[in-house]
Amino acid sequence: MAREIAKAYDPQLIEGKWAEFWSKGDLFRADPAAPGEAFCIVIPPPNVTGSLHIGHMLDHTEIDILTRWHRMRGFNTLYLPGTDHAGISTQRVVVRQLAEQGINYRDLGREEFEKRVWKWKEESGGTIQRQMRQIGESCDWSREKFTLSPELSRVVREVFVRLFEENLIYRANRMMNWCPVCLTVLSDLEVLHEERAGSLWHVKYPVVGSSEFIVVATTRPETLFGDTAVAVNPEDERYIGLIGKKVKLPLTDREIPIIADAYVDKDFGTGALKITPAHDPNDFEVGKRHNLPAIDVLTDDGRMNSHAGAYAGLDRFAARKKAVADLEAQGLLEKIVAHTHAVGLCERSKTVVEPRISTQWFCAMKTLAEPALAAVERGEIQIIPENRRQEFLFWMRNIRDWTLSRQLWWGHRIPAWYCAENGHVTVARETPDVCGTCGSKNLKQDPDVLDTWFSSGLWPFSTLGWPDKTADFERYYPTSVLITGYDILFFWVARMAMLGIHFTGQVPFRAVYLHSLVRTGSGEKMSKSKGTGLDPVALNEQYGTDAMRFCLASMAAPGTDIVLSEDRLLGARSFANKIWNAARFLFVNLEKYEQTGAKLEQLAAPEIRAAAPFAAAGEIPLADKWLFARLAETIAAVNQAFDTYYFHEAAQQIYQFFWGDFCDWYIEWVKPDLQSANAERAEVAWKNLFAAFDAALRLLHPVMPFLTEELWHQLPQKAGAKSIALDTYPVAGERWKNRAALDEFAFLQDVIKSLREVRSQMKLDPKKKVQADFSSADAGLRASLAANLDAVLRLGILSGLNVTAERLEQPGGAVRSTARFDLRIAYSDVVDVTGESARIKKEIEGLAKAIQSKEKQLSNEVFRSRAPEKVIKEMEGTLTEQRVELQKLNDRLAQLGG
RNA sequence: GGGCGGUUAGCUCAGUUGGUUAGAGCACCUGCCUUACAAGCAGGGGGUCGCAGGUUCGAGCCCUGCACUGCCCACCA
Repeated sequence: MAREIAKAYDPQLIEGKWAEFWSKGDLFRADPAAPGEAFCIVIPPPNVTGSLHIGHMLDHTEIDILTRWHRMRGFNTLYLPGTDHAGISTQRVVVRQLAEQGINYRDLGREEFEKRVWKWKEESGGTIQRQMRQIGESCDWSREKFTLSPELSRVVREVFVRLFEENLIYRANRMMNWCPVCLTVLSDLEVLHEERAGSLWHVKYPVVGSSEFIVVATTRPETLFGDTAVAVNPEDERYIGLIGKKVKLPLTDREIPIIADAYVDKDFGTGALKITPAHDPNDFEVGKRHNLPAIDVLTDDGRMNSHAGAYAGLDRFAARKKAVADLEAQGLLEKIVAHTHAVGLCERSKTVVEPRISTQWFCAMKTLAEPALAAVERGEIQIIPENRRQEFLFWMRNIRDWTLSRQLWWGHRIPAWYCAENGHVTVARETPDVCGTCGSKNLKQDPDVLDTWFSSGLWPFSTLGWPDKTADFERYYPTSVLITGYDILFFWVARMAMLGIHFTGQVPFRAVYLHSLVRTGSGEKMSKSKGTGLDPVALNEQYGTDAMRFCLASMAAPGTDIVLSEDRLLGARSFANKIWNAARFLFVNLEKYEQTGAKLEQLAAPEIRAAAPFAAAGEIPLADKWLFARLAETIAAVNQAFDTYYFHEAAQQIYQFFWGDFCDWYIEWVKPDLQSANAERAEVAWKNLFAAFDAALRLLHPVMPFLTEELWHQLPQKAGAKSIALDTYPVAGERWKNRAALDEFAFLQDVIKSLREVRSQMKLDPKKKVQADFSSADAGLRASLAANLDAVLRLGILSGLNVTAERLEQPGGAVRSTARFDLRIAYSDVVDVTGESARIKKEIEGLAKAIQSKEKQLSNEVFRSRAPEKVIKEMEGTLTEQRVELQKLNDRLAQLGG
């Protein structure tokens, strides 16, 4: 095997290489016949607006991390990537593109329009999938093609018809939210509310047959053309005499009645309310009670229609200005009061939505919600984190009926047909020949399509072949986990839960992990349409995908949102670079070692790595014992972290191990051994080093797939081994665990750090080796130091170390003491008595405080009786040590004359 | 108007059942281009954990109130 390890870490090069490899697609393609535990994951797809969105980068990073982790631990994982909800986005893009060419999409005709949308979907879908591979996404996308396929349409119709037959789907005339840009109704969930500063216009309506006026307050004066009454509270004494009279509607010739309705709040505005049943939900209700006509004054695209007389054709906001001006000119505008109120905005277009009356299809939700609610309450569906669970429960308990129909041209057509003669409705799985009621052959299908979330809500079982009993369905349903952002908890997660349980009798997934959203610095949700998004592809190119993934993972603490920062990305990139350079060290040094006739195969073959750690002269070197013990600790912590979706904790653990332990201590420690004249020692050092490095790569692989893949291929692997992703995850075996080695190594680190600290404080020339004395009553420590003298001398930059049990005489030099040992660097130039005294005083201060608080607690009988034994014992142990340290510090201070 | 979260070092954030002197990265200061790595190495300074009470032997963590901030939900003109 030709070893090639570039001089510098280059993410572009590595990522390009392996993205292509993974795109061949056989790494994670689930095979139901394969051994291993089934583990099924559902994720949302990238937004089909042309490129990858940062939010999806997070979705896919987390899911890809888990998938690789599962796969390496022997689970047979199946992704179900994608939902159907990209439909509206797709349509919106095409509508916009057409508009730029001056074409109204509705003029194209339905068929032509659908063709264009399909074309775009295929093009952008390809782009997205290519981008997903570039970011390390390794899943099988074949099921994503299911979106809007005839197979899915079949399932959608099946579900619709069944719900209709169960009387859960119905058609009704209601006040709806209408988006004048998207030209469709919206469900309540698709309307965002935003506080806006507006005005409350007080308009004088002349009372017919008198010179009086009744003043109404309104935020939307342009709707007065649709007024069919003025309402007052029946108990409002100001207006009691006016009830039943008529007013002349300004700007028109119409006269409308003054009615009494308890809905009117006497204390708001003027206490008189204009009633516009066609354009306000409350007015609609009032109108029904009083049999008032509803006059729609708007066109579909938000302009005034013929009911607005001279205003016809004006945009609604222009009409508002004109109405105000005209009223003012006629002396009918009493005053204008500043008023902030919530306006409803279309989630997609951000246009102010208009309440309008129309006939739509609805789904009754109570029946569907109850079992889903119960499943979450009983824990059959686990929602993480906990506060999202509460949100889910609250929403489900207060659920409202779901508006299913949309006046769009893209999506699954509603399987309902109307006969021309009587308007009978026929709902059917297949296109019917005759009306189910009157037998008419003159049928027309409902032009509307279903909310995309309707088909998305079927995803976990529709993709597995339902309603047929397929092998996939048997094996993978219910799925194991759904990972997505909490912003679609209600849109998607709740609907999947309800529909899944209703149609399969089982929960669609056992766990839902809701991750944070990536926000901008100012707290906004990152969004392409708002222009606040970061482009993950560009960031990947800039910092490297591995760095990006590591950064996202390390920031993905559950419960709080993520603000991506340049600092963190740079830190992650540095980490990638660090790993690369550690690998470079191994291979560059190996070349030297190979001159002795050694072969990589004999040092790092898989079966050799599996048998590590090795012993030299009958004993495993301390540093090696320590490293494998640390590795075992880290593996356990990382597994635990992934298991509970603590991605940030896993990232942190790996970072600490790789950089702090492996690079800073272990490699530095064993450097001389690697070229040792002692052949056995050198060989063992190499074997252990490669074994540890290999395990560390596998440990890291889920988070940084490209880098680890590249480096893994530099090591000897079994014949035919394709990818590190198909290797095993390291196991924290008993052989590696070693408490004693951890403690002993920590002691040596303590000594070395003390030496370095003293040197630094004394401002010694870094190359100047000095003599030091070590004193401890503990024979074990002295023995350990003697056994590891070479490393301590080298890393502490000493010319010699005198180890003794005697108490140190304290003439010159600098001293560092712990409870267990004293260290002195003999160096005549130490003169900074003031500085040294100050440092010691400060340390004494801190230590005294700590001792005091412990003494106080330990002398408290209540504490002794109530605190756990372990806490007391540990505290006593530390107290003893700290007292010794304090004594030593005081002695030292006295000696310095402080 | 309801609900949820945040407030910890100069900055960005960890801190998982309350338990010894609260951590990381970046930034900063000091010294080093020590042939894996200056995207680095060694050392260092820096926080009364938003404010005020309370519970507890013990609180960054639990309770109450307040302030600031963000998000979600909500048909009051």
